[in-house]
Amino acid sequence: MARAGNTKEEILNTAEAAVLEKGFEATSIDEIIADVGISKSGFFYHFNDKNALARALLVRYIEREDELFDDLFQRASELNEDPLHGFLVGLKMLSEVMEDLPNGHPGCLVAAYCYQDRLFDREVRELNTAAVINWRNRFRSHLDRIAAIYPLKLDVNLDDVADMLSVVADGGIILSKALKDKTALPRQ
Amino acid sequence: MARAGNTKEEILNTAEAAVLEKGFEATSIDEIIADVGISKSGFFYHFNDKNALARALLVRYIEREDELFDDLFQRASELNEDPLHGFLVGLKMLSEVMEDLPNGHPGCLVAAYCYQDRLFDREVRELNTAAVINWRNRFRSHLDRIAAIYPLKLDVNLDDVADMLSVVADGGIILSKALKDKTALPRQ
DNA sequence: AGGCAACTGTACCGCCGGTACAGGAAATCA
DNA sequence: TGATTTCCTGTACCGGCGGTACAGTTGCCT
Repeated sequence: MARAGNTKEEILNTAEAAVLEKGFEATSIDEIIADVGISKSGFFYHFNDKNALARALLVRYIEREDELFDDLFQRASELNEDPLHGFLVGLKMLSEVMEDLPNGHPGCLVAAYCYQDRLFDREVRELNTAAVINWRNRFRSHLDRIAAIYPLKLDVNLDDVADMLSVVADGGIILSKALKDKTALPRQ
Repeated sequence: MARAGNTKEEILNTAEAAVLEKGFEATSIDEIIADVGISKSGFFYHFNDKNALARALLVRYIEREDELFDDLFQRASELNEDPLHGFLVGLKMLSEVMEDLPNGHPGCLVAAYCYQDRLFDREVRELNTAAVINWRNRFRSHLDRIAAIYPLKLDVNLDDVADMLSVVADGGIILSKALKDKTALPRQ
């Protein structure tokens, strides 16, 4: 081999940072390969086209986020018998993780892809939709366990409540970016 | 004149629809001029470059949104003496307006530009930041009037509460787009 | 009649995504 | 050891896009 075996990872790392900073379309392949130090042919060896890069980025991003969420809420529920308390502690930990990020949240790829929808093929868009539904189900299962103990005072759809957590997260990221104020997200 | 005097408006209308549908970068000038029925030179007569188009789109979008908000909340407060009630009615009206849109909310240009930040020059980015602060001040002034009557039970920053309304709106738009479910936004 | 605003038409440039294809260094297998 | 496979490099090329340059045209306004 001419290079170490982690070229693909390096491409993904470089590309992810660039995409979150300035958008997918604005990130050129020439620029990525210059940063990584490979040739254009080398890039197209790993990814058939730019869409394949988008897909790989999204898959990796969703996997990592799933891991983070699993880890956080599992630790939170181990420390608390009560599911409501455990869930709230998990949310608190999540907001602390976001606060610790040195430059604010790097941005949500899922949201970013929403605003550049037509650039991507069906598979990428379906992955994106599935990720949002996955968040809903995750939060929903927590809410179900809470609702089993604490009867609801209001007539609300628990799916909507679950979605609201995604909404606050994504909206908060936009707010932070627009205001260039990294404290805006955790405060929400 | 070779054309009616509203060419610039036609360009903006065509461009806005295209940008909200597939993103700014993915909207080509060739495509816009084909839709409008003008030449490339004609386009560059009105806009020095694509950034000028972005700026004009954003300015117009913010102006229209301001008008809508002014109108809604003024009508709501005229119908209600109590500022809290008036504000809530205004929010309800806003959610109804969003519900009435045939294809879901077309998307928030401000949020869209956030995710394609680096494509634009300083002036466009500053316009964007100013728009978010403007929303905050608008909501804040309502909240101040409410707080003067109803003392706060919790120790919260009213700016944060005001921002939260933007957050819910922007996050809701993303949710609707990702789920392709136009009822998601008004429900939030 | 002259001037200006609002264009058209043509030709051209460099960047970018993408294709094609030949070849080369290193690891792996027979 | 030689063959194959993996992981690339180098070169050449294509069409689309943003953008420039600039000469010419059309129609209203004075």
